[in-house]
Amino acid sequence: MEGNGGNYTDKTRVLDIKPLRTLRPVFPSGNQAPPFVCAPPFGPFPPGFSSFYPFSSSQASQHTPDLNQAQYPQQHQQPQNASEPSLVTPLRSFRSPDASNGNTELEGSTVKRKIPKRRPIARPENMNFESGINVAERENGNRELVVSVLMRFDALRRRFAQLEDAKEAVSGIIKRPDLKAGSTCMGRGVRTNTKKRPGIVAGVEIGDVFFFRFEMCLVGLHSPSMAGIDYLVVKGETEEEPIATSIVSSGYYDNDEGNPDVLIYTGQGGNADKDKQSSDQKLERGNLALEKSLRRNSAVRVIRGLKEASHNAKIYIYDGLYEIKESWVEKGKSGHNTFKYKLVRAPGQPPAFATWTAIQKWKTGLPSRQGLILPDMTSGVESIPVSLVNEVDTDNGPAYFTYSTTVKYSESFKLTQPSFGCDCANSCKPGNLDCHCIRKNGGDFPFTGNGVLVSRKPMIYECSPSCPCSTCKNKVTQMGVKVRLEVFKTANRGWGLRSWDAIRAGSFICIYAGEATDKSKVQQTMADDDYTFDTTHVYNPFKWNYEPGLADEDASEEMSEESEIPLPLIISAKNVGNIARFMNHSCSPNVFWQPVTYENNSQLFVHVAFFAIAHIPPMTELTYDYGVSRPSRTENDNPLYGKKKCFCGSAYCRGSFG
DNA sequence: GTCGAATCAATTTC
DNA sequence: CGAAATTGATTCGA
Repeated sequence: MEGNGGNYTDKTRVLDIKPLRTLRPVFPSGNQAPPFVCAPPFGPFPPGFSSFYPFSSSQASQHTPDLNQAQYPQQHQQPQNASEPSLVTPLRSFRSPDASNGNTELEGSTVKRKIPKRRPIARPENMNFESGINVAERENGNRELVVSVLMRFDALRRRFAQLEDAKEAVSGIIKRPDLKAGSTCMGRGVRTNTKKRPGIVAGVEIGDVFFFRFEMCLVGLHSPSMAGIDYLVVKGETEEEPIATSIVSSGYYDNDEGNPDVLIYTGQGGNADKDKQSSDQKLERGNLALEKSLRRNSAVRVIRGLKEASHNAKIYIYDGLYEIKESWVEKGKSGHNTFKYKLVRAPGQPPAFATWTAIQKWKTGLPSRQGLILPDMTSGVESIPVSLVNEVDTDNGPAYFTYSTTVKYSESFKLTQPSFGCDCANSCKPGNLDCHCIRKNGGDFPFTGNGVLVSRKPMIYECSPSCPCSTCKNKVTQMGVKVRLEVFKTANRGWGLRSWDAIRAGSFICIYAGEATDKSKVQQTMADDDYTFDTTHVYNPFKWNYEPGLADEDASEEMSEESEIPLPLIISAKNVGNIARFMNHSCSPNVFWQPVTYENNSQLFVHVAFFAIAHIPPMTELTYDYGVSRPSRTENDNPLYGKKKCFCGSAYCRGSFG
C-alpha cells in the first residue's frame, strides 16, 4: 500500500458499525431449498444462459495475443508508436472523498435503522449550510476536494432533476438541473481552485471525465460556464495582457485528422445570434489570450468535448497540457474570418483523449483490440458484448463458468405474500402519487429521465414485468447491461472489469448474478470462495445522496442510505454468474451496490444492483467495497479487518477485505 | 424508434 | 453593470 496508506487508524471514521439485518419480512423463512437450477456446461441453455468456455472457442485462437507482446507498457512508458498509444493503464486512479476535509460525512453509524432525525425545514432564512471548505481550500484544491465537490454537485443535480421531473411538464420550458445545482454550489462555496492559473490544477487528473460544463467550473479546471476559452490577465513587460489557461473543444469544429495529440482550435466570437449577423472574429478576449500564450510559449489545458454516439451523451475529457504552435486566420463556414490555433499535446502525459479515440476504433472491430481473447464472452446473452482481454500475461481466460444474466433463487426465497404493482398505463409518471410503485419508493421516482439513480436507499422498488406500464422508466436494472464492458487480466489481482464507455455517476452497471442462498442454511466454508457476494458483510459507510441543506425545498428528512437486506443473502457466482463476478474489491471504490426489488411471476426477490459512485473514465477498473465478514473480527481488531490481503493500492487502503 | 437540426432560457466572468 | 460566450434538454422534421 502506497503513501499514507497506514493512516487508517482513525477509528472515528469506521466505528459504530451495526449489523445490516433488519426484520422486514420480505423473505419467508421456511422450506428446505431444492437443488439449484443449473445449466449443463454445453447447453441447451435456458433463456438468459450461455456457455462460457474460452478455450473451446474458435475465436479464441484467432485473437490469442502474441506472447512476445504480452508485456504491455506501464504508466508513463512511451507508446509503441504515435497512433497506438499505451492504453492499458487506467486513465486515472479514483479516490473517494476523505473525511479530513470535514465536508464529507463518515460520521455516524453505518446502518441507521430508525432515521427520522428532525432537521429544521430548509427555508432560506434558517438555512445555515456550511460548505466545509475554507478560504485556502477554495483557492487551491487537492484531489479529495475535487472529488468531493463533484460528488456534491451531482447529487444535488440528480435531486433537482428528480424534483423537476415530478412537476407537470410545461411545454417550451427547458429544465436545467445542472445550472441550478451549479449555481447553488457556487453560491454556497462548494467549489475549489478558484485561484486561476495556467498549467496543472491541483486535484484534477488527466483523463478525468465530466458530463457538465459546470463541473469544470466548480473544480477550477475551466471557469467560464459557457465560453470555450478561459484566460487570465497578467502583468506583461509594459502592460497587462491576457494569457489563456484552458480551452474546451466542443468537437464541432475540430479536425484531428487521426492524430489525437493535435488540435486545431477555432477562436471565439463572430457567430450569428438571434438579432446579430455572423461577422469576422476579433483579436480580443480569448482570441487575444491564445495569441499571447503562443508568443509566451505558455501551455494551455485542453478539455476535449466528445459526443458518444452510443450513449447519446456529450462528455468532456481533460486531456492535459498542450502548446500552441501556430495561429492563422481562415474563412469560416459563414464566409467570415475566424482565428485558428494549432495546439500540440505536451509529451510524457498519460493518454486520455487518445484512449477514447482508440476505443471508438475497437467498437468498429477493425482492427480488433490488442490482447483480445473473445469479442463477447457472454455469447450474445447480454445485449451488449463483453470483451475478454489479456494484455499482461499468457492466461487464456478465467476458469469455466456458466454465464447467466439473472439470479437463481432457491425455493426458500419465494415470497408468500402477494406483491402489488401499479396500474399506470404506458408509463409511470414521476410525481404521480397514485402510482403504487412510486409510493413504495417514498413518493420519489428513483431514477432521472435518462436512467440515473438519484439516491441510495435501503431498497429501490422497480415496476415489475407484470405492471401495465410497458415503457416505464422505473425498470432500469431489469433491462440489462447498457455500458460496453470488458473483462481484463489485471497485473496482480486476477481478472477485473472495466468499461469502454465513460460512465456517469449513478448509472446502472449490472446486477450480481449467481445462485442465491440464505446464509443461515449454508456451511460457512461454502460462502468463502472468491465469487461470493455477501450482504452480511460489514461495509464502510459513505455518503452519496444530496445534502438537504443544499437543496432549496423542504428537505427536512434525511434519508438512510444504507441497505436493509431482510435476510442474510449470499450469492455464489462460482458456477453461474455474470460480469459482476469479475469486479474486484477496492477500499476506495468507484461502484456501490444497492438492493432493488420487483415482482416477477408473483414472486418478490431482492436483487443486488451496482451503480457508479462518480463519473468513471473509460478503461478505469470498476471496483466495489467487498466489506469484511463478521466472524473475522475480534474486539481488539480494526472492525474492518478482513481475511484477504488487499492490493487495491488506494491511499486509504484498509489492508484487507473479505 | 432514430438521428440531426432547430429551439429556448439559462450563468459566470470580465 | 451589461455584454459575451454557448450549453443541454427538448421538440421537430425527415
